[in-house]
Amino acid sequence: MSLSIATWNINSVRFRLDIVERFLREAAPDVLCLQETKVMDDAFPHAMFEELGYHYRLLNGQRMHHGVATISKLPLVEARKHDWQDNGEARHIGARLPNGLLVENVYVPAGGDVPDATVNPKFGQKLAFVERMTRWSEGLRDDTVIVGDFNIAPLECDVWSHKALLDVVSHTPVEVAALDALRQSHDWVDLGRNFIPPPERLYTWWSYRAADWRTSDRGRRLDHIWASPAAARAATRFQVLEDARDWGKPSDHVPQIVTLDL
DNA sequence: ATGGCTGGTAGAACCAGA
Repeated sequence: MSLSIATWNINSVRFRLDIVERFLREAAPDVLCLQETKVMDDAFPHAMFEELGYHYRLLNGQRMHHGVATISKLPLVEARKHDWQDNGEARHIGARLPNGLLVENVYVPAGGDVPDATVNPKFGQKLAFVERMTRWSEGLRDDTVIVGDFNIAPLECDVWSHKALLDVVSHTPVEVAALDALRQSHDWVDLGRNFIPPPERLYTWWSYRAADWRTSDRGRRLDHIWASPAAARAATRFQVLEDARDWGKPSDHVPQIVTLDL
């Protein structure tokens, strides 16, 4: 059985509902994990998903910011929400598919501007969030795919300039070390880098501020698809849809899709 | 030349993203 799972930081699912529909019609993943939905659960735009056959939807939204949603053609059971900052922010939803696979959808905090927790508490909160995820991940016994906007670009070839970004939140050594500890905690396999190994450039986000994102290409790989070792061995295809950065009024992130033969 | 932009919300000389 072939199963495809996509992840996309959409930066408001209501504002960009037309390009979400385009993506679902063209790529037709079985499961779509969205981050930054920016909508309360009672205002979620269900109709389009329902029309396209995505009858199973798990929401963890909040007012104004953040918010995640997992949307599926297949039933989703055992929904759970973790709040790794313990501050009420909506940054995770997980569920199990009928074949037993867990799908965890995560939106790691951005971490503010200054990479110093003593002057920027958001940076410390980001590191604490990843550390608490690591404790959770150490105890996972299930076969799992974990996807989302991790807001950390770990490798030199995950950013347009390693040297220029060493002091920029998302690529600092302390964040990269925290993400590596998380990866090791469950022997997670970084599927993006399994399919597109270093030193090849691989980005999933380009700033809105560039005059021409494609020409300047100052991207970062902030979004990730990781899998437990057994699930990773079932992965047959991995795609980053860079072209979606130009769709309509685009998100600053682009979708990724993995296909598993289970 | 990492902010030059963006959406949500209020009605901002804002907040947050990254």
